[in-house]
Amino acid sequence: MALEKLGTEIRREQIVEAALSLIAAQGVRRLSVAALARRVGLVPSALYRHFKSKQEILDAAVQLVQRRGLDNLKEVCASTPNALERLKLLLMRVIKMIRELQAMPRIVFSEGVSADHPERKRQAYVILTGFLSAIEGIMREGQERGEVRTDLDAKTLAVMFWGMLPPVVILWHMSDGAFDVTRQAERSWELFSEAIRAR
Amino acid sequence: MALEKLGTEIRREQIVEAALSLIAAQGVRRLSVAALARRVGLVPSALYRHFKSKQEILDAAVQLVQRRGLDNLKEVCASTPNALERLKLLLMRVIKMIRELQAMPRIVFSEGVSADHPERKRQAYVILTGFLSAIEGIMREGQERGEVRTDLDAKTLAVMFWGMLPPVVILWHMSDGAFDVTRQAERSWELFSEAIRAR
Amino acid sequence: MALEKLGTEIRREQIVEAALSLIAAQGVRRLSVAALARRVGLVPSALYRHFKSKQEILDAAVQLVQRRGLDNLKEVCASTPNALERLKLLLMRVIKMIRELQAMPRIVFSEGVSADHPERKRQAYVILTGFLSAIEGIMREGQERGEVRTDLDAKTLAVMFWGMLPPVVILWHMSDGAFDVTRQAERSWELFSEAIRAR
Amino acid sequence: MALEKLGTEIRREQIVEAALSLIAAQGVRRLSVAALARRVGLVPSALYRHFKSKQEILDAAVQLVQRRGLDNLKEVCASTPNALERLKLLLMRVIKMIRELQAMPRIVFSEGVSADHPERKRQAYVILTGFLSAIEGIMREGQERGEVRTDLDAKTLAVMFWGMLPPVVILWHMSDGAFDVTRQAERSWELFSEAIRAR
DNA sequence: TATGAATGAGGCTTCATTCAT
DNA sequence: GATGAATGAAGCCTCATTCAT
Repeated sequence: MALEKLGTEIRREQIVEAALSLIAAQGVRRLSVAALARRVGLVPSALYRHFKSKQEILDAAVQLVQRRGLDNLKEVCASTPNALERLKLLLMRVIKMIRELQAMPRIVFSEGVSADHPERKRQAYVILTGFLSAIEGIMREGQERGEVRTDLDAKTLAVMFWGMLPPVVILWHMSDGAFDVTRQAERSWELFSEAIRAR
Repeated sequence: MALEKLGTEIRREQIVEAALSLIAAQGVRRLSVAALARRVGLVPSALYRHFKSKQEILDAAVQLVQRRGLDNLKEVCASTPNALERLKLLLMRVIKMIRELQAMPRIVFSEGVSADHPERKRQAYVILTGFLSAIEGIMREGQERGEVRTDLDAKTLAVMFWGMLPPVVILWHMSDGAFDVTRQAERSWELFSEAIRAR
Repeated sequence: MALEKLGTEIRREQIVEAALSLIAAQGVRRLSVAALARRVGLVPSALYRHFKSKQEILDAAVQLVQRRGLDNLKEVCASTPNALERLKLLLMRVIKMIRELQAMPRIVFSEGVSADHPERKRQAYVILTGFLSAIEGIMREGQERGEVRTDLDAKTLAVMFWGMLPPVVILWHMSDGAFDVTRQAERSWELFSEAIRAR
Repeated sequence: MALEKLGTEIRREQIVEAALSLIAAQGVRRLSVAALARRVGLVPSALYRHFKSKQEILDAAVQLVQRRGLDNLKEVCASTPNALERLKLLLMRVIKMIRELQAMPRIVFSEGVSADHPERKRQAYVILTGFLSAIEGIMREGQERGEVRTDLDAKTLAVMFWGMLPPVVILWHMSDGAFDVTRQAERSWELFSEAIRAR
């Protein structure tokens, strides 16, 4: 019994991983139940033993990305107390996670996740605001430590920091590697960090 | 039922407008020929009198957005010679055009447009780089006039300016208006303009 | 594109000719009203001024072939009184008319002509039996003149003579010229004429 | 509605049989996926579990007819060594198989099968020449045994024998049974066999 | 747990035909 | 007599999902 249940747990992970991988590679539209099943070595109908619907798989995928993102954040916070260093580290990690993160906008902008059920859209928004809150926390600490300007409120700064991520992801997506994303991110960071650093 | 018969030029415009509107509202995937036809008050097959295929409609939509974007840019450039003023104006116009612009990322991230034919992906990239070139021009002029810092190259500055747009669009999309996009854009602009202004 | 308005009689002929030509070249299925209209330099809807429907055009085409066939027959009969010579001449003419005749089986075997309306099928059958009757007449005369065996009835002989045509047409159609149809027809004729010649 | 679930092998056969039957009855053009599905008691999309496309079904149908034809030939050859007896048997079997054989010319003349892809036309030609070769073999054996005239080459004789089939099929098709096909075939055979028999 | 057949909704497209101009 | 827009029926196919085994 316990073994069976574990089996399901493992399958769920397998499936969600496969989903993220397929989405990153080919987009949500190409993520057919059939393709997904093929990827995990099952038959389409078998997926329905582990998930109620395709939508549920997408939800799980979104949550996985969220979890990874938060883990990432915690690790970064643990590695240094300095706000600017934390933020830079975070930004650079995005470059590495970009494949996975790419699934994120694709899901968000993809219909079938967001369009029909306002519920799902709200959920994505919740995730975003959660992320923003975390950044806001870092900003606030940075302000308290005197590392960050205090004439701009932490919330706004958080949004502006986050705002560096979408362009990076989009450029990476569109350019197929032709654009030097790392370099661009570093330049952006220079400008941004210089602008928010306390004087 | 019986609707007026309109010239094909008018119909084409109507259809493309409707397509953009539907994409902005529900995404590319939901843009079915049926929905599109319903929107313009025709029967699905009637669209094929004016376009050879659905893909051709999407192409036309992309081109329309591109054209609008460039027109916008020209108008802005015509209204003032000052680089920072031009850029601010441009940014603020985006807020107004947001409905239409929203169709843009959806098209870009949609696999129906880009995934199958790498050709289309490349096309979108060409459009983006065209836009970036224009901004770069503004930046360079600004540097020559002494309005913009010269220790950062115009190209990088252009990308950074463009980088303010995606977050704005995404926030607007995700928050359903809960987020005060205008205010956020203004704050972003303050920070950005301050950072790039020549001292 | 300044289109002359032509009398309906001329137009009807034009259209039917075009139909036969298109059918011979590409088959009935490809004979769309649009293609037909293009061929005669009109717009599809214009055809409906001259014919009530596509079906009517096909009917007219069938009748035209019939008429041509009968004309052919008359000419052949006029050229010589000898039965065997008449038949040989007729057979050889088929080789020349093959393009046009090819439209015949295509129409007969094509659905939309025969399948739905038993009426049309019957009509084709009437044409065939008309042709057979004519041949039967030739045979009978030949028998009376002592040129043809009399131990086989004229009707059967007629059918057998006609039976040489379909293979010729089919081979021509299928082989795209690889098969030496003329040679084959001559051999067939030798065997057949020898077999029916009075001794 | 809920019909039994059958193994895919059985279904494939069922479907192909149904296809042949529908083609014989109404022609290729009328062979819609919907009609086919209805005939086998399934929903249209269900067919796509067993065949990749409609074209694949047609291909299978062609192959089935071919296989049946060859089986027929083998059986006939096994039943007697005498060339003329073999040929007569073969001819008479055609009368029985006529329903199925009727699908054959319809497929051959149908543009849906042959016109678009010259490949298919060629394939049909290959089948025909294969059949002709087999007949040629019988003729040659007959000549060696002294049963068949040797002043006509086997190849030509084969084509002439095959040439008796199309008229039979056509007459049966057109006359809806009004024509006594069996009798006609017998007469044709008498004449033909008499003409080729060695003296 | 996994399979494989079957379903039903929906998607794009073609085409003969009608109708106002 | 001719045009061009619009229609409606029909056609092929995809896909998420269900269900019996």
